[in-house]
Amino acid sequence: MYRPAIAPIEMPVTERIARAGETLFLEGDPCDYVYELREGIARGVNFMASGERQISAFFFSGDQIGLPLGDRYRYTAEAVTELRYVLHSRSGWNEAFLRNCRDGGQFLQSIGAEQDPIFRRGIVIGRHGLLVRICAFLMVMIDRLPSDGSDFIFPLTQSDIGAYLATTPESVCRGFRQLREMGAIATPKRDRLRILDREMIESIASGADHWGI
Amino acid sequence: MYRPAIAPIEMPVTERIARAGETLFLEGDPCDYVYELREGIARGVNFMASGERQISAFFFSGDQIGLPLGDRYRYTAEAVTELRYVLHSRSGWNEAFLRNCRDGGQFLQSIGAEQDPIFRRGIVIGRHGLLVRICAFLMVMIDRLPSDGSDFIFPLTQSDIGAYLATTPESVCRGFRQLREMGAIATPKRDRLRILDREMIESIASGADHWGI
DNA sequence: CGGGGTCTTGATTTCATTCAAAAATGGTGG
DNA sequence: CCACCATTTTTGAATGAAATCAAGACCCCG
Repeated sequence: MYRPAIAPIEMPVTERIARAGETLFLEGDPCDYVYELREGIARGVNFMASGERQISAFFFSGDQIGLPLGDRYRYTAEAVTELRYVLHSRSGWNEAFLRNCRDGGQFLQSIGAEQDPIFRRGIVIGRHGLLVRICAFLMVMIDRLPSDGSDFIFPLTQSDIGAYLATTPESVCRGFRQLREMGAIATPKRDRLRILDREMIESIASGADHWGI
Repeated sequence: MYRPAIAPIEMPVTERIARAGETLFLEGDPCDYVYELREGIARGVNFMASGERQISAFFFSGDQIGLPLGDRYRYTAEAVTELRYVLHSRSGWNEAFLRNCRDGGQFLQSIGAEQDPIFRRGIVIGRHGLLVRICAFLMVMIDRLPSDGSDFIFPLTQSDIGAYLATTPESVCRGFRQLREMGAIATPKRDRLRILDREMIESIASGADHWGI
């Protein structure tokens, strides 16, 4: 489990805002800037030649995305919710990274923090069975989602969840319904998620055939 | 597209050998060593609690795997074929990395080289349709596979391919048969692969409905 | 109070999985 | 070189799960 941005980068920066749906950067563009998310949720999107759309990761407050591991961005980044973020120029980020390297031993963690959700999504969609995938997805999300008292703030459309899970919105809907009927979750509002039985979700995600006991 | 190990790390090292099937390191173990592959193919494996097995990436000669982006390995690494490799201690690797950072601007590429195949696998298995996934897989592999004149050396079992593609060995077999019947590939021996019609494979991988034209 | 997008639901179809068994392959030792 | 073994590949038939197609309900926005 990776924690976001263990080593915050100190620079003179101005905070920016992106509206829901806005694009931060495009897959294939040169990595000129690193985006440090301060508030909100972003998605990494990849478009196939056929028009299929995949979401390769969701990113949260504290994450740094668009790190120059290659010279081009590997995904398009879009705001899911309104987003507060700051830009770091590639050269500025490199310098800060180097400074940071010399000081602590933790200097690679911020890279792991971007790569980890991508890795985990690969594992999630490699699982067999719709419910398993949905529950594995929930387990990945709920320790990053902001919470509103008893509920998580869950502003993802079922289309986005489908694009993340490599399934259809209809199937996502049916999966959520089943979890609701099993008493595992509740969705009091469209953008709220309440976890009623975390153990059941974990158990399903772990692939157990019989839930309970 | 990432090239492996743009910045080879110079250190006093002794080359080691792993036999096919041997384990290099285990998921969850502390990242004490970086493994630099000199020859052969390795696989990154993840086991689910239920016993499912996923292959999250294949790695090739020139790749550095097990980089300390976190403090634990995220996958188990196993030799697919006999493997020549060298070990770098974490601290030694860190030092070399830092030295390397100061010199060139390319210093993050070796990290990208490990992350990229993982990322690409996520995209591949997010595609819809067996043939599409198989062809996307082939496109990812064939620019890393060693070649033997006209054929690629392709020592992967269909079980491994299935574990990579999140499908079954039987389905992999049927997919390959179909590609053979379409004249896209040939498999003269168990561990050889000949690409007869690369464009057809690309076209299928791109998601085109009608192949040809 | 519309109206567009999202969510929900049902009926049907399609595709991959499963199960089972035979054939092929590669390796081993006699 | 050949017989034998273990493993992998191949194939078929039946099953099952999710996609698709098509409508209707709901929600939030202006």
